[in-house]
Amino acid sequence: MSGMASRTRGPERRREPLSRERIVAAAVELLDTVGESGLTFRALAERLATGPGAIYWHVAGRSELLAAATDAVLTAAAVGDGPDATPHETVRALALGLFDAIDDHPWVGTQLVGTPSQSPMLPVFEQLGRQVRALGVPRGAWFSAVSALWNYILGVAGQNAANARMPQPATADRTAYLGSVADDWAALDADRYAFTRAVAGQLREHDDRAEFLTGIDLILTGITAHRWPTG
Amino acid sequence: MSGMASRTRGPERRREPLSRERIVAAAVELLDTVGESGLTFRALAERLATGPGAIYWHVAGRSELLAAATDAVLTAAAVGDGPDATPHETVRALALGLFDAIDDHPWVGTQLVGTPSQSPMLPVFEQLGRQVRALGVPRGAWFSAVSALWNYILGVAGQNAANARMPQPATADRTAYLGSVADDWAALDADRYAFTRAVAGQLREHDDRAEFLTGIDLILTGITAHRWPTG
DNA sequence: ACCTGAACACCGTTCAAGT
DNA sequence: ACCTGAACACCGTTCAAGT
Repeated sequence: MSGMASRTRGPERRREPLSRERIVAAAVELLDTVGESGLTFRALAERLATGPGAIYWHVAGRSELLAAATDAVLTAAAVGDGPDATPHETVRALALGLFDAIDDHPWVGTQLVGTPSQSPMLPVFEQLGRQVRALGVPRGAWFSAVSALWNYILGVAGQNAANARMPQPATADRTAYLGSVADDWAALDADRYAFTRAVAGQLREHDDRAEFLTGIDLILTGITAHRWPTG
Repeated sequence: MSGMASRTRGPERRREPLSRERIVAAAVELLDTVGESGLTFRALAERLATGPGAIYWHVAGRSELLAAATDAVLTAAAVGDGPDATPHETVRALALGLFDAIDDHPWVGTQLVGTPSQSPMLPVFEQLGRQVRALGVPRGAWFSAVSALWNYILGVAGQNAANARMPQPATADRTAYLGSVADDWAALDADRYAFTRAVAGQLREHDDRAEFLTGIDLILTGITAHRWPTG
């Protein structure tokens, strides 16, 4: 009873011992609130009520910390594939799970495009691949087909991360921001930028998430319709 | 006469005056040789035989410098569209031009995915868009269709940049590196990673450039085959 | 107008010293 | 074993002072 009480004593100042878990959690919080450039060993140390050196006992350095934070977010966002779902539906669910995770934690996008050995992404790659296989793509084209989905997803991730890195005042009101870019487009030279001008309205009204899904559908259509070399 | 002589005295130590152009050229050289983290105002100043402060007279700061360097490379790589080319061929040429530019200057990839207001990329966007239009995509779907191509291209750019950022010793021999990753894949759990294992051989033998083009073809196939909502 | 280079306010990382 | 925090070797950027 007193044991339980001491374990749940509430928001006391008594510091819990440092641990990799606590450090990573604090890092994620910092990344979410102040962005990638705000993740500083000094800021992190302050938040954990310790010195910067202490962190190095549990984590090798800044890049390992970023990787661990990414891993934590992606693990939490892991998608289970419904048993009765079509390959198409499963790919959509998978891609949407990633999209939403990156929407909540834009720095993950930067991390994903910046990490070539995508260890935390390997399960995603596997799942995407299985759906490609289920779509009837010839074996010799499996790698190409997943790569297309893969690169598209990472491309969107990177763009989202870039948007989130922009100065806050400019992007605080997303629709206002899109509107101003659309205005810029609409003001371009009528001959040299005829297409961009014509599409300014669609930029203004587009929904990132829906657009992302349309791209997925498009690539899936391409994967099934493409005349793959028999292999 | 003495004036001319003094202007063309040859490779003397006499320093040319600083200029935005010279600074950007030196920055590109530095980025190509020592990578993005090697672009330092001190290193740049040394190369230009001046102090770090001098650079700020011509350039607002580091990020403007990176943008200017990217702009310089992309302008040099600008592709003219052949007059008799099909939309499909033009998209391929455009995408390939970008791919090769990023292959030569991987830091450009980082820069492109990191810059949302893609001013130096606007002409590329316009060209891609015109081809989409020429493919007969309904007007209401123009934006979605270019976006898919766009995000795919930027995704590949980001991946290439990430690969180039990896520690040199590991990636000096590209085929050896791919081989080792393929070995890792082949050693994965047979049940949970059946697809990834099956595709390890294709990873080992794949050609980045060809793979990239396959993805472009795939998306173009999707764009033409997709059942766009009429609009 | 343009350049110089010391100085400022930061970083990530290390390490002797503590407990 | 784990933590502390000063110190080191860097950064980008500023700015008084020079020419």
